[in-house]
Amino acid sequence: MRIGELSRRTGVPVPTIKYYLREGLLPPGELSSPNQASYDDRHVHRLKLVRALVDVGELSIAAAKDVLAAIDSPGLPVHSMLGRAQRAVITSRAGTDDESRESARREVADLFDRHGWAIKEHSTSRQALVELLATLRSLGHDDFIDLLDDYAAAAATLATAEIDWISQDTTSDVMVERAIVGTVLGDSLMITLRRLAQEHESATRFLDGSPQPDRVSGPDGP
Amino acid sequence: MRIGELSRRTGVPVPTIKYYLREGLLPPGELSSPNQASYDDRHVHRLKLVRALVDVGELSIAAAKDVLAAIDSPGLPVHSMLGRAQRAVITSRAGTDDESRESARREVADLFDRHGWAIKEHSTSRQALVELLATLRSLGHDDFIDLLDDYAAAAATLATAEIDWISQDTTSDVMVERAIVGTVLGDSLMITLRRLAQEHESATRFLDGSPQPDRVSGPDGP
DNA sequence: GGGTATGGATAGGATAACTATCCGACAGTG
DNA sequence: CACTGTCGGATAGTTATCCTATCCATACCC
Repeated sequence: MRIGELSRRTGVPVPTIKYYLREGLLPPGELSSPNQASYDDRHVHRLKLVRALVDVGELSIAAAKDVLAAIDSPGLPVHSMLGRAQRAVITSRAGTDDESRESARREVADLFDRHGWAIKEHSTSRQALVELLATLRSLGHDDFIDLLDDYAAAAATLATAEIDWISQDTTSDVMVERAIVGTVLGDSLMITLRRLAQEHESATRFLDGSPQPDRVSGPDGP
Repeated sequence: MRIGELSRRTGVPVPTIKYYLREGLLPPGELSSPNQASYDDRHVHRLKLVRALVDVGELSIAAAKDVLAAIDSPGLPVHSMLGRAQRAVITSRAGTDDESRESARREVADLFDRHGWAIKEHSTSRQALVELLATLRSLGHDDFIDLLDDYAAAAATLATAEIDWISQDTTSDVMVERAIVGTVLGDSLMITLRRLAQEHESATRFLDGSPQPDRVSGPDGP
């Protein structure tokens, strides 16, 4: 198929496909003549994947390119794959002062001890967590940290289930794509469900027993 | 204090503070003369909050402005507050075709039944979830949906804990800020922990038993 | 063989989030 | 009270990201 049909089958405009080709998100089609290329079903799937990562997973084009590059390197072990997918998603930041960060660092270490997590000190996610706790503290919401163990326990359960899922199919290609999809879209899924659960819980808690004033709206009101 | 000290105390550059003032994220200081304003601790806190929402919570300036506006409207009930915080975070999208979306819609309805969630059909998050499942399906990863109940159960637990936390302090102002901080930073927290749990789980699963080839790296390797 | 589509290159546009510059007005120092 | 540095407010410029638009020589299709 040529670029027009690729566009029709995926809903992605032709100029955008060209852009993705330029950026290396999408491998070039097979050239039948110097200026005539043909694409196949793999391109269709890849393009859908790109849109999923970018639209649903909210990756930047550059980050998407990174993870996709991992898909293309054959035989990469799943653990490093996961890592690569993770690094693509993480946007590092640092904004708090050293004092609050120091105590946050200890809290994180304790948390990992309690849950038996062996995470390297320089892990990007670990630093992100430290920064997050320091931020909460500097805002005066240190007690949110009481919920930390609940969050961590939930995260552990999900991680186990997800890695089970990744391991279900032992084909390397499939595992790699699952690792990516699971990491990236799994984030979105978790967030969306958390929001829905909040919506339900807050409705039953704050609305059911005690009806609210007139023009009050719930999570999706005006 | 004047703008320079505000900047020093928060680490935010003066021009950026001016920008936030222009955009209405930060209320103007009190004018002592036509061109001399003074700021106080409330400005310091607000500015920290802005940076937390923008840097850690990854809200856009416009979205941050929205949630902050909610903080400023007095006496807003918590349920609507939560909703407002949520809408600021959600970036709506639509990309899948109608057929896969239709079956996704049913799956979502079933899920909500199983968990006893009463969520309105037009809820933004609900639509986001439908879109997400449809995307997974179109990528050929429908079986990821088997994990849905685990995710939902985890989300429910967390939502309960979080709304308990919000309700701990009955001062309206505090509840409102907690709803926002909990929603926005809670997202980041959950994602970060999920990643850490994955890192741990994948390390114990894929590395411990079977050492990998030489130059292989974990989630934070080169 | 003539209109339409294609591939590849290059340029242009939209938006977001700052950042820089200016200028006239203070403010603190001595 | 002069002087040096900072301030508030306005306006313009910058950078990055993610596309769109336009060209043009070729190729496909009827």
